[in-house]
Amino acid sequence: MTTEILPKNENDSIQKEIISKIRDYINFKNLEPGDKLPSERKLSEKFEVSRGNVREAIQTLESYGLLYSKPQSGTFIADIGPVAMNGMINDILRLEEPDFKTLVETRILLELKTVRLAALRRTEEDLKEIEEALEAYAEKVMKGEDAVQEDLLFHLAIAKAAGNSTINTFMLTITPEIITNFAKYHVCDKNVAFTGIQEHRDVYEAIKKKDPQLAKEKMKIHFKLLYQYCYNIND
Amino acid sequence: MTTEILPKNENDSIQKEIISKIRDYINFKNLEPGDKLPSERKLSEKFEVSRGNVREAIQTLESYGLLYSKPQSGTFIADIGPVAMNGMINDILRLEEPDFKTLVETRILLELKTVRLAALRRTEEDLKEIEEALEAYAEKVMKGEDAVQEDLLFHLAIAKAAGNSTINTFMLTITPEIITNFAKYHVCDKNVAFTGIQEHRDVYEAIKKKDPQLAKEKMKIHFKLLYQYCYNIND
DNA sequence: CAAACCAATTTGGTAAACCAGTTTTAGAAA
DNA sequence: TTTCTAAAACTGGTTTACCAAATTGGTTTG
Repeated sequence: MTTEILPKNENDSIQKEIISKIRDYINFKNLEPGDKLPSERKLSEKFEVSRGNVREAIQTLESYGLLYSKPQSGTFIADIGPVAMNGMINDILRLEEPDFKTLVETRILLELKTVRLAALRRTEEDLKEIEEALEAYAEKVMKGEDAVQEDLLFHLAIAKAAGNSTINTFMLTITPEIITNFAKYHVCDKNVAFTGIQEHRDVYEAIKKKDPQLAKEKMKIHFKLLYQYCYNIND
Repeated sequence: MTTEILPKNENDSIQKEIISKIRDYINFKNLEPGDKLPSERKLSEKFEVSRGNVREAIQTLESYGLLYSKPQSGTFIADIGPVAMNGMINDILRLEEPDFKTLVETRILLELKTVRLAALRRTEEDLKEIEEALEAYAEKVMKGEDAVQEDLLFHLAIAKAAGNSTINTFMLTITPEIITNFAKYHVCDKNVAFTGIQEHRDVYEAIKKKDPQLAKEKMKIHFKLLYQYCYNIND
């Protein structure tokens, strides 16, 4: 068992090990789309791991669309040729844990998009929900209380109004990590919050006016502080 | 049991049911960060579902950073206040299955970003891998064979060179869905591939020259066909 | 009276057993 | 030899039983 890079936990490590062994097996046997993989039981004894571990690895590859399982039948190679199969598995194996800088970089990218789309596509109901989130945020700040949660919900409301379920999913994925790191690095100080109210209002007004360009500009201003953490953003 | 929107499968449905019940429980008991949730066994009998289903729901909420489990101890509320907890769970529950249009819209957004970052940050090794992917693609096309896989790997190589692990993860997430839908809607015809070679070369040259603006322009041209599926892209 | 210790219970995690379809196979009939 | 059928073996999915760590409450001890 090769221990190349120390992973965050043991479980993640052995799953990657299994995935790479599955890749090797697919290559060795020249499995093509539609071909059947050995049963979970056989793989587990061949790799000398528990069946649960094998199932976990298969489900991961299934989530990337590389395999598919038919109940009471078997696990099969998806409709992806060997070249792409190898390339994608290798990419999956070398995926790094997202760090704070790339999280922020990605969040800014996504939000500058969602705010434009929200300005273009928002319904009256969307607008109302954004306004409610804005007021809840402002109220909290005026009381001098911490308003990180309300801040977050304002941005999520905009993402929802953008009407892009894929981006929405991504926003939800990175949000908790962002919060954790914000707290760790003390990005959001109390004094920032007051200026934040007006910035939020500006964004809201631009969405209300259905002006995508203005909305994007105002969001950029709102993200000015974050830019410090994130070089090479000048779109 | 309320059946609001028909889900894609039964399993997904009951998991959402359980998640909403967990949300209700957290609200009813006013659980705050650090508070302990009842054990999986108690929740399973309270909700009248199997313990496996409860575990699945908890793991989903764990993946969004809303709960965390300590072995042989219990499951706890993460460091997120009740307002954000409710907002995020509600967002999670109403997440729609990504459709083709939002997938393409998101892919274009991500790739226009990665190609810029790749032009700025690429190492010599990155460049070499991109070139290899390009040549493999061109070779396949010249032989008149299907080159969807090689096309995909070229784009993934660029994403890798962008050096943003978060975006990279997202690219890997949507790629299989894109492929599936491409095949379904016959987006990539054979005749497109020949013009694709030069377009790929242009993108590659721009990355080689470390010209982010040019790289983005060339990628835009390459995505011209995709634009048809995706209105409101004019960034 | 407080602190330290110990056993019993509770916990999330995991491996084993079980289930309901599917696939293969062996055998009998034509 | 071929074809059809029934049963046995196999499969992924699910439930159940078990495990070891950690918490808890009571007891003992300094």
